[in-house]
Amino acid sequence: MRALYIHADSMEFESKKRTPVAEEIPENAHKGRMEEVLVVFITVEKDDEDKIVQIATEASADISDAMKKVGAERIMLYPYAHLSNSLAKPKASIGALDLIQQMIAAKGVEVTRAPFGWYKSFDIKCKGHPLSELSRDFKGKEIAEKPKGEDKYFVLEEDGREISIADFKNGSECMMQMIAKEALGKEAEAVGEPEYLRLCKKFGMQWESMSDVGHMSFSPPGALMFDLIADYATQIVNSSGLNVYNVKGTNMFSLDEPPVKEHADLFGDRLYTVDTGKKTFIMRYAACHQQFAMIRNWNISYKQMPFGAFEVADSYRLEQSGETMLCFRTRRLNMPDFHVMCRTVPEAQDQFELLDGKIYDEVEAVGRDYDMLVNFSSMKAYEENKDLILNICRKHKRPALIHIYPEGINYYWTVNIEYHLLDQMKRPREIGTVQIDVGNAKRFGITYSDENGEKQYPVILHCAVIGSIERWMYTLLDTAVAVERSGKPGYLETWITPDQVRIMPVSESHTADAARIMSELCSAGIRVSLDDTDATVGKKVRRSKQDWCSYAAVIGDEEAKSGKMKVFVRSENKDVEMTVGQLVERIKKETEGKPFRPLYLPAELSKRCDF
RNA sequence: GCCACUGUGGCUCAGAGGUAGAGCGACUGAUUCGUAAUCAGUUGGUCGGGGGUUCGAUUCCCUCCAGUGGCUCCA
Repeated sequence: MRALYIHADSMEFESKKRTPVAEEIPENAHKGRMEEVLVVFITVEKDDEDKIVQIATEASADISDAMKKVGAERIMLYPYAHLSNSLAKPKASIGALDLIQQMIAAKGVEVTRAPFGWYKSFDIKCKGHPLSELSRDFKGKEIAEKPKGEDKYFVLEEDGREISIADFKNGSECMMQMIAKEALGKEAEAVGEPEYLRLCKKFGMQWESMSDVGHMSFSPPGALMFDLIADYATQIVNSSGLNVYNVKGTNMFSLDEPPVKEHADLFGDRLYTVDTGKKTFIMRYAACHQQFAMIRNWNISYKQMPFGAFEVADSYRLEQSGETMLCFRTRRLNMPDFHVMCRTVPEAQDQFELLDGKIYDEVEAVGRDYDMLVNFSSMKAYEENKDLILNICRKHKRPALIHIYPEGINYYWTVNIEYHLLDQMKRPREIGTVQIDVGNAKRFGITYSDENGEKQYPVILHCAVIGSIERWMYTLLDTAVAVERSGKPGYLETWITPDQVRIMPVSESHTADAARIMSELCSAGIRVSLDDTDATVGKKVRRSKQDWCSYAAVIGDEEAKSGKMKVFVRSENKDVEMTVGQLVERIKKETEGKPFRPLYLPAELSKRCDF
């Protein structure tokens, strides 16, 4: 519902002519006049229809509040269709207006309402002080659906025992924190400003202040790292052994499409919408819509299954403003979203286990570890998938925290695992996830032909092996913070470090040598930067360390003569003597199998803007 | 969205009811240098936005915005 408040010396109206939606009113209600009045122009919108009471409550409270604030003495509600292009049905609108009037009157405030659905003339004298004109947009808090039962939490041990939360002791720190937070609702201890934010700044990842809350922008080093992670995410999936269909989609889908609308209703109230005036679109919150919209038109045989579809999808979730967290919770995120079409539930369970393995492989490869929060949409789903989860627990030699949702709510998934790591603030953070979806194939009309030529709905796995690009960045930065805390200089793996090698000529006379070495490294597919500023060697070294270059070498007479360089190796925090060839070999070896992209900014530091 | 704290040049921060201060950066000049800051000069700020109190507000009050933490939430 939209509203425009005007604090007026006087307001006078007269209804002239009926519109098709005019309400019947007594003769004496056609004219009205008030003085020292807060006039409230109101448009009730389509979205308000199913939450009239909440909207009216919210609006009447705000209107009364505004009246007090500006010092008005009475209120006039004035139906006004022109504040929105998505109008509620007349009946609903009149209902809302009447309700607001009653609620305000109940507070002992003088309030009138102009007739609805009439062409009216009016004469208003606005006071013109700063608060005399205000606009409002009331959304109406959704009334939370009363769960029919309780959330159940317990720990499932590898041997199949179910341990109550109270009796579970000696779990990993991550597990205990997860239990405290998820199951017991304990408040986390306050921490100061997290250290990874310093690294975000260093590599040029920040909130974009000219956009909405929760949108990030990436300066060249950050943009490079971002793209490398996206490349990597693509690579993981495409080397999973499954047949993968890489696709690209759009990010908005029409609510006029029943599957989109249905899926959106299940997702809840965090939808970002775009209104073009003609249609309302939801911004996708994952790659599901696009991939399902595409796959429903595919002719699929059981012989081609299972197979996966993949996209690094820009996704949108309207998180509350206070919930956003740089690189972790954003309103725009980039999800390497993988869906696997399976013939049957058992096949889906097999694939589920394989993906679970991938998820653990990746986190272990960066030296970190997950604990599992396993959600089930019902007790039945738990019973059907308990063996699957037990296998997974045994494989990882750890228990899992089980969460069973209240019965009777329609979820499209039956089981999902959230993989949490414990970050440097001692908070469990969900990174990877995998889930079994038994609802969307039917909803979107995705089918395959089975052995008998009959159409069947596939079971769909949803999986984000490394979470989102942003969250994986978070994981890498958090890991670097852990290294710093151990007393060593923080570093990133070479493949993702923006400046893999920094060459620092001692003076201008060494420019030619530096250029030769640079081109040798460049042609080997290594990112090299050159500190060609006229700073002193000390200054250049300092800068290379601040930039977290994986390798940094000073080039002077000695190097030119001997052909050997003393290279500072950041990950070891010491100088190592080597030739250019040995440096190339070393870097090639440690970046083997990882994506590569060239520098996103000039190699010469003298040409780099300060950003 | 709620509660608390914070918001001063590009960056890090100091300051105080009387019209802003340092270091770094940038720019200019000198220096051509051997492993975490070469020297000198110059530039640069509506003290987050709006309103109020006051002779006077960046400083006090209100409000809005943004950031951080916690809560709620996170299909």
